[in-house]
Order: sequence, then C-alpha cells, then structure tokens
Amino acid sequence: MHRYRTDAAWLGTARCRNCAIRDLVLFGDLRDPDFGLIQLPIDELRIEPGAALYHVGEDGGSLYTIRSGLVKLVQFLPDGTQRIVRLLRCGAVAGLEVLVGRPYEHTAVVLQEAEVCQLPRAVVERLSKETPRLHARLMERWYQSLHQADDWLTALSTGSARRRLARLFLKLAADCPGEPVRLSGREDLGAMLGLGMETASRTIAEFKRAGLVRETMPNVFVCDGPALEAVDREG
Amino acid sequence: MHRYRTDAAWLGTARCRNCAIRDLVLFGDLRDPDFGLIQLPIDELRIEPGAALYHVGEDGGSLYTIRSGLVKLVQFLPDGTQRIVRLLRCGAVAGLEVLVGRPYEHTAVVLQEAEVCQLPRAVVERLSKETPRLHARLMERWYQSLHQADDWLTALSTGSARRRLARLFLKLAADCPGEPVRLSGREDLGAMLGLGMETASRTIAEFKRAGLVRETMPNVFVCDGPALEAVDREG
DNA sequence: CGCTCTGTTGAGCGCCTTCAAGCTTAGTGG
DNA sequence: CCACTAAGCTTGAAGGCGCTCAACAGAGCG
Repeated sequence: MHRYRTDAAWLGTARCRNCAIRDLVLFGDLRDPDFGLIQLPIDELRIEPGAALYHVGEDGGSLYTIRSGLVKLVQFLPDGTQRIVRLLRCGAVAGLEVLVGRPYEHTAVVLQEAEVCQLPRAVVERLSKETPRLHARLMERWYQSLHQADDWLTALSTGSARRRLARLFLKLAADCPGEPVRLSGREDLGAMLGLGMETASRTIAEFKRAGLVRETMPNVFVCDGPALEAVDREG
Repeated sequence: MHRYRTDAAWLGTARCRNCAIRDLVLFGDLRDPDFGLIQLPIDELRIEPGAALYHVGEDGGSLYTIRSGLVKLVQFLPDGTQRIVRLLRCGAVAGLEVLVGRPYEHTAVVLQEAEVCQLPRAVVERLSKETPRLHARLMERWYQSLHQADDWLTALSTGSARRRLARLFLKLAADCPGEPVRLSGREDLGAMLGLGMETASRTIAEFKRAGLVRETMPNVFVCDGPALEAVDREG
C-alpha cells in the first residue's frame, strides 16, 4: 500500500476578499457581510509534488480549493494497485464529500507544485447555512466533479490503448490551451488509462515515432491536435 | 445511433406530503409550509422498460426521482457504441445537471418498469432558494452520484472480465438483499463492464458452470456471495 | 563507483475481440 | 398447428492486443 508524505508549507491566512482568482473559487459570489461569517482562519498552503492533501478513509476536517498546480485523486484496489479517478486543476475543489459527513473517498496527491486553500468544514457549513449565494457555486463544483468522472469513464477507460492515450492528450491540451502538456510519469499514466505502465510507455513511444507528440523535456509534450483526433476516430 | 421510445403513463399528480417513500426522496425534509412553494404540478409517471426519461443533449426541463424500478444512464461514443455509466434505483435522482443549467449528460433508459416523479426544474430551484432544508438532500444526491461514478470506474472498469462480473453481481446483490439479481440482457452487461457482449455471455456461462450463480429464469440470478468475493480476490 | 528509480524494449502468453455459425424463444401469419 | 422470421443468446475459431516477466539503459545521488 502506497503511503504519501503529507507535508506542506504555510503561506499565510487567506484573504478571500482580495483573492486573485476569486471568480473561479467557491467563495467567488460572497458579498462583504458574508465574509464576517468566516470565523476560523483559512490557511493557504504550498504543497510539493508527491505530498498528499489527505488520505482515503480519513475523517475529513477540510476541503481544499486548488489555486494552482495539479492534483490527482487516487483510489486503491484490494490488490494494492491504484487507479487515478480524476485530476484537479486551478479552481477545482477537493474533498466535497466531507460536506455530507463522509470520510475522504480518495487520496489526493499533488503532481505539480500546488497552492491550495484549506477550508475547514465548519466554515463552509456555516456559510452554506447563512448565504444562499454559496449554494450555486457548490452545486457547480459537484457537477464538475460528476461530469469529469463520467467523462473519464467513457473517454479514458474505453477502447484501445492508442485511443485512450490520444483522448487523454486532447483533454489535457484543452485544459491549458497553448501550453505543452505535462505528465507525471508512466506509472501514473497507466493508472489514469487503466493500462499497465509498460503499455503506456510503449504507446507513448509509438506516438512519438509517428510524430503525434514531441517530448521536449521528460514528461513535457507538444501535441499535434488534429492528428490525435484522427487516432480517436480510426478503425 | 440508438433511439429509445419515450412514452409514459400518467399516474396522477404527486402528493408529496403523503409520499410513501418520503424518507428516501429529495423532498423528504420539507415541512408543511414548504409545500406551499410548489406551484407547478409534479407528475407521477409509470414507464415501461425500453423507454427513456430523457435523451443526452436535450435541454433539461425536469429532474426525476426514481420511486421504483431500475434506470440506466448511458453515454454514447463517437463510433456509436454505448457505455452504461450508472444504474439508478428507488430513491435516486436523475438529471441533477439541469440544476446548474446544463443539458442532460446521459440518456436515461428504463430497464425494469419504473415509477418516477417528474420534478420541474423551476420547482426545485424555487424550493432551493427558499428553504435550506432541501440543500442537504441535494448535496446528498450529488454525493451519491459521484460516489457511484468513482466506484463504477474502479470496480467495474478495472481488472479481468471475471473480476468485473463478480463485482457487479456483488454490488447488485447488495442493493437488494435477499432478492435475486435481475439483469437486462448480455448487451447491457457488456456496456456496464466495458466488455464485448460475447465476452459477457461467455463469462456468465462460466460462472454458471462453476456454480457461482444460478440463472433461475432468463436474466434472473441467484448468487453465491462468498464464492464471488473469492473470485474478486483470486490471483 | 554502486545504488536506486524511471523509462525503454523484448519475448511469450493469455485474455478479450471479432467474425461467424448455430441455437432458443417468442411472435406472426398462413 | 406449424412454418417462418427475428432477436437474443451461446459457442467456436482465429488473431491481436495488452499483460507479465525480464533485461537493460540513463539519470541522479550518495
């Protein structure tokens, strides 16, 4: 059973009123009086790749807003293998399940250095009771998670290795238009696509030979979008 | 592209105050004054197997509470093949996405004769604004959907055909303890497990030969729970 | 230099897919 | 009542794809 480190650097107490990405985050619709209801400090943390926000099964004290970086949500199978069920980027929320009194459903592991806001459960619950403005945002977050989960199943767990990989590249490229796609190792790649890591490696090698992607640095890829879409459509 | 019928029999206007499964449904926590806020009729429908509650991409006017029966949520791949992403039973809600202004994400098809309450979007939104009691229930429903989606991925889309099928039987058996498990054809079975229908058929045949399940009637199975759990654990 | 960790590549095998034929059952019309 | 049909299920055979085991290369680090 994997065990991830859980260290984090404290960046300060978040000042939500002046949040730089306020239109993206959970508290984006709050008005001035609402902020008075926040009576616990909201910590802002910087977390290194490899560290975990939380572990599956722990009793959830907080949810987390991802301000930057990349986080994977992992589930473990009885035999110890792991499956990545979702990726979280800027604006996403991890640990929504604590709002319905459940322990964490996944282990949340940082893949690319991340800044997160740690929102104590009590704060969100209090706000949720007092101001309806938060509800719409919360539902939006539930929806996004659910949508991504369904999408993950049909797009990344269906069809041949070639197609799954092509679809993954297209998805990641769409998330950060104009930027190269950054992955985090062949092992994780396999865990996302439901493939062995050797198969993931081989398929990437094949894509590189075919010119569908170029690995400019280790785990950094420039993609040929149209060509990848063709792979998704091929016989 | 599959096309499902969408006929339904009108059973009457739901009387939520006296709902027989009130502790299960979305409106379970409402108090007497809340019901005054429901100003549109809530239809109660009976729907035959094969008919659809709604189709993917349609603009959602309503969500649906399943009162009885079984409903599958289906997504279609570009090549026309379909993937079942979730099953809904008594107490579950279909079409939550309309609450965040999205068109339906799936096609919802009845597998076993179902009774459903059709909740106009406006009703739920109105109630959601006025009474916080609905919020907890709504979040609970979002959570259940998300939990099932994640579970579906790790349990039913990972590992060999034998293990997937064993896990499916265990899941369905857990949903209706004491009752035999009812499936709805080998084609759907494949679509749930991410397998071809021939493989689904073969694997079921193998299970029957091994005594893991007994098909007492077409598509009705009595399961040997412990033996199926052993399959899930085997090398 | 040796160690570890990650990624690559090879070889063999087993499972699943695909194509195809035959079977059962139910429905239809003679 | 029985042919005929159609749909769903089963089963066979062949082939390919991905898994597994394994060896090896390169990078980073002590």
